[in-house]
Amino acid sequence: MNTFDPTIRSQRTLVPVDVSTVQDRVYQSLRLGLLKGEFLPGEQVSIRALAEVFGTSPMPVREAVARLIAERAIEQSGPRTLRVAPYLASDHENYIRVRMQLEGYAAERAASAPKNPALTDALRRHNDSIQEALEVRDFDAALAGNQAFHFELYRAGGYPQLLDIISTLWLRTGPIVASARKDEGLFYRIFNNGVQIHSNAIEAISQRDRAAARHAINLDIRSSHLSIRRFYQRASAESGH
Amino acid sequence: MNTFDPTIRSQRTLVPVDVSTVQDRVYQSLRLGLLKGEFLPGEQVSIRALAEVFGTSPMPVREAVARLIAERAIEQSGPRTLRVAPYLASDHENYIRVRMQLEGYAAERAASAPKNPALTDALRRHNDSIQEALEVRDFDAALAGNQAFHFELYRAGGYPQLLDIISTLWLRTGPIVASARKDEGLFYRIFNNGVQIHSNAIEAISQRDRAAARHAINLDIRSSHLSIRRFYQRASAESGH
DNA sequence: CCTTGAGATATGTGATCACACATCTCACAG
DNA sequence: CTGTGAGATGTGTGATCACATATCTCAAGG
Repeated sequence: MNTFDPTIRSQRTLVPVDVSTVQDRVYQSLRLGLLKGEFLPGEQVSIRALAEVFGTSPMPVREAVARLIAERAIEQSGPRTLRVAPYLASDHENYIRVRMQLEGYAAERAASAPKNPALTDALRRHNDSIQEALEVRDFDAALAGNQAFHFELYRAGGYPQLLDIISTLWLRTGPIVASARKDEGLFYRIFNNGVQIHSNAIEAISQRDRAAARHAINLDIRSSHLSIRRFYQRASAESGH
Repeated sequence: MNTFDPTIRSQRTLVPVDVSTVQDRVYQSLRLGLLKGEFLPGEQVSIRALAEVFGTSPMPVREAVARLIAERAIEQSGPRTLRVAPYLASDHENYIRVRMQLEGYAAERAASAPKNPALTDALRRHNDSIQEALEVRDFDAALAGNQAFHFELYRAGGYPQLLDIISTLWLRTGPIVASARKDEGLFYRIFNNGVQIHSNAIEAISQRDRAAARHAINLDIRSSHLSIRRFYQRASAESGH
């Protein structure tokens, strides 16, 4: 019997093999870790240590880190030292301004597209998941839900290139937002407030109101930014005495 | 005599040594080459070949290329092949839209800043250099002058983070714009038109007219984009028969 | 108890080697 | 003249080693 007989090919369960490289998988893993807040702003990272965690040689990690350096998610803080981008008040404020421009624009685009019930349903689902996560104090899930909501929205309105740029901005501000988990009350208020604002955004999109959509997203970004800035001001004041 | 006597320190001519790494210099060199149009869109690149040109081992080039891949200036077109990002009509159109958002915003910011004669002088100087370069058909110089004009403007209005993002967008569209040199007539018209628009932008900034500044920059971006799109349409039509 | 300095440790950087594999070259058979 | 296939060449990828040096440890001296 010829096992390669094409007439029985439908019986096969062969699936495309994974051709991705090790460095790609390391890169994606680090990226996700940064977005999930598994790294603190300013935290020092070591190529060899990461390689051990991933069970690879340092080589693929070096390449992945080189990419993250280009995206300003990791920076060289000294001659031979790497760290996650730290929180710097003025820098972060600037990133927030750029995010408002780009994400507001993406929201506008999503709102001006033809009505899409599947989109608004998905957005509502993501928003509900944030709410539910907050109630059981599952902050990881709340963070993930928030990210899913925003990216669903931007994917709808934006072209891939816009989404791509926004995602690198999230990569830079991700560890900073995630670090607010250290103050559970603050974190709860930020995202509880966000849920309300997201509802407004969904409403604006379902009504194809571009200005309202942009306004809602910008409010979401700015208000969480202000809370986080206060958080860091208080943190630095406490460590100052 | 104590050579470290601080009272004679002013006699020293010591200067900070260059602590940059090889991979940094390779990265900057490749970046500049891409912006100057020394690579064609879609052109295949080889790590080993570049290493030979730079006179280094392949190692630093690998890291530099990894960064450029993260910036989408270089892409992996196959299992073991790298190339400069090629021209794709729809992708390029999307980048142009994002550029209009960001660079228009930066122009607005520059126009709303306090009057700055040094800035308008510098802009005028850059614009004149484009004009002069066009007259002697020095297209490299025209390209450099155009880049200097835009970046001077964005540096004035934008914060470093905004400039940074814009520069990565130029990195992606750079080889495409530069490739228009192959049609000298087209290239001349694009930049001659640009000089006029730049004058309008300078006027808008000196009058602190935000809307006019944004409009001028957006017109500059869009009109050169349309010309380049026609150029590629014609090129693909010619190669098609 | 505090300061200092030498040794140990850990770091990124660069070079070199091994490997799997895609592509190209070119002689040979049809 | 055309198509084919084997060998040669070149590719990115990953691992390993060597090196200079920043940082940390901890004991000796003040």
